[in-house]
Amino acid sequence: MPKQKDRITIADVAEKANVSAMTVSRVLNNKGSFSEETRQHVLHVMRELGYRPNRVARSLATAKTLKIGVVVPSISSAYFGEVLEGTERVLWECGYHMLLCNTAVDSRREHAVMDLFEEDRVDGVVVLSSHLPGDELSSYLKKQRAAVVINCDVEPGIAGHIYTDELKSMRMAVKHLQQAGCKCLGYIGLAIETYAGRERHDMFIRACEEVGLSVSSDNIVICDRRMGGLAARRLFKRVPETDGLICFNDEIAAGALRVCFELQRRVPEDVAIVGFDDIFLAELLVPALTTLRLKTTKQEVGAIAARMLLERIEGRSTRDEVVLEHELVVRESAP
Amino acid sequence: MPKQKDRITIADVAEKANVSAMTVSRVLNNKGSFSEETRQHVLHVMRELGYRPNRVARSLATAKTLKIGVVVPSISSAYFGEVLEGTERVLWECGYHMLLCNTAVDSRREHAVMDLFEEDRVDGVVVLSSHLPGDELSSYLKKQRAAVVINCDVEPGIAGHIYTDELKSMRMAVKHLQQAGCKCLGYIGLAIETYAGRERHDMFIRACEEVGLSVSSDNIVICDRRMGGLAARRLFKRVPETDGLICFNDEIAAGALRVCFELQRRVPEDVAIVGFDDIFLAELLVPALTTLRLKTTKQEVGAIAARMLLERIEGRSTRDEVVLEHELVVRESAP
DNA sequence: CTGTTAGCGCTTTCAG
DNA sequence: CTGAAAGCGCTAACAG
Repeated sequence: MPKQKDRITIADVAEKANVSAMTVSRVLNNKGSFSEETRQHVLHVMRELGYRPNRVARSLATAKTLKIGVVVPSISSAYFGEVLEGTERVLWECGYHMLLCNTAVDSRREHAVMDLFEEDRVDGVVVLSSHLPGDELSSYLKKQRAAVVINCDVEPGIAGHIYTDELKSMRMAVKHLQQAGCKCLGYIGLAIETYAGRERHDMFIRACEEVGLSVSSDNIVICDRRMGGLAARRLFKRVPETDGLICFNDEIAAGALRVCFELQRRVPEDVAIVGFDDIFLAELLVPALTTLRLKTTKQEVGAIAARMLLERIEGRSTRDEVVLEHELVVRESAP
Repeated sequence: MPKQKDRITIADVAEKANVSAMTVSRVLNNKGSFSEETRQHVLHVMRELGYRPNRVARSLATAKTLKIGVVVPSISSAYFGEVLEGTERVLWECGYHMLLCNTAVDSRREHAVMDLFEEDRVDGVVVLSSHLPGDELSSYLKKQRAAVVINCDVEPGIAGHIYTDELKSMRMAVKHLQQAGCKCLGYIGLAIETYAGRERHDMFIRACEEVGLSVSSDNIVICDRRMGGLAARRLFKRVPETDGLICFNDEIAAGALRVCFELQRRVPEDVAIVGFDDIFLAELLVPALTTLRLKTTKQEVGAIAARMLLERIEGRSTRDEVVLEHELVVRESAP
């Protein structure tokens, strides 16, 4: 391995500027006191030498890394991608960097990531839609200086907690479809190891029962994130009379929409479809997708998570919990 | 700020295990020699104490951080999201972590990111679709131990270089539309500060001229990444006879598709549309989108970048350049 | 096979 | 306002 490119150190700057390392450090951090004259001089020498402080050394000395670990099941999901952008922006503005790990929906990988974040001495972690059971996730979070989770099961009090009220959302979807005249609803879900996966599944059943629509396991099919189309086919085969479909997210809904087109089931006349998330492409589909959208933008959700985390790191945490609500965006697929 | 959670150090383990710190270090890294007996004992004590090595300290001592800086214009883009997943996976498998920064298409931010990566002493950087001029980007990359860029302008020899042959791709698109009977082509592009943005723009003009289709600035419109629909409207207003449309990417194409629906221009009968990237949703659109897809999957592109970078870090770089080719995926929007 | 010494580059603390 | 000394937790290099 090639030698690390030799970099200028504080000592180099100190020598050339004829001051002590401490003076350089003080100027660098604008902390402590020094004359304006030395300040100018030191800054000048720094620029001249092209000095870049070594954050690794600083981290070791201060026990702060200014790094935040972020775990996500899938970077390429339209939903997570937006949330991550919001998180990254706020962290950046506050001088923090994001160490991003993709679990690829693999809980062993998630275990390993949580361990590594400990070794990296990150100042805090943000976890999106964990696939770990609540107690296991919690035991990792306890070891961190600060943590915020979005749509995860965790023991109370150990992390900032942002989550969606899935019962309320699902009721909106089910009632909307019922009012549109649907008699037989179907649900296409994702793996149920996550909070949202489990909640949407369970709340679909509950919401249907509440309004007197009969459901059984026949009306429900679980699929991988890009297999919405196949799942819809299976569902229509099993329950041909399905006339309303709720999908875990808009990607799955898009697959279902396409399959309806292929099977010549008209949307919304024969089947009405509702998705979740209102991803960018949802309104561009034909028919445009009716969907449950968070009242807070996805980017803002990520930003809130970042702010909560930074508050917790600095010990001035105000809120411990933020409940997110969906609103129904009525478009052509389920008017 | 709350005190750093007190963590076990190698010294603690050494003391409890009645050996020197070096012995613990050797066992930890499985490097150097030690008896099986001490190994067992040390490992046992480590587990007992819940010891986690401090990577910050290790980085300072070894001058290796096992961190890679990755810069991307927009995490939430369907294309970049997939590439990033590939990069992250390979880095992870090789023991590296990804420090991810989103420039939000802001070149000042990109400057700042490149500076910060230097201070973080990352072992290498991957840059996706930089918005910086070639010479500026190059001067940053020179300071890094290793670098790989995807679709960026850089001076030769200073970074691994992965890029697409845009002339070839654009020729395929233009010829395909011409053969389908289109007489008046339009192009909807993205900001031209990036390699692909500029190339697709220029090569569209060139490819049209080659096959004898007349183009002028009227046939071309530039827009923001989520404004494809608006751009299409403007184009149709300006050049109503447009009967073939090439879009910088599939998100833009989806917007154009939707606008055609709203304007009652039939696709492909009245207007044929071709996109780029073959994002997951492209084939789910109605009509399904004809698009230029990389022969290498997006995830694999990211993985190749990661592998190239690791090779360069370890000084055994084989390839300096990888040229990516598109293939035309013919679907309903331009059969 | 194991221990000792001396840093890595910075900051904290205490003196002046 | 400035400097000297010590140490963050680990490992390279040398001894034994």
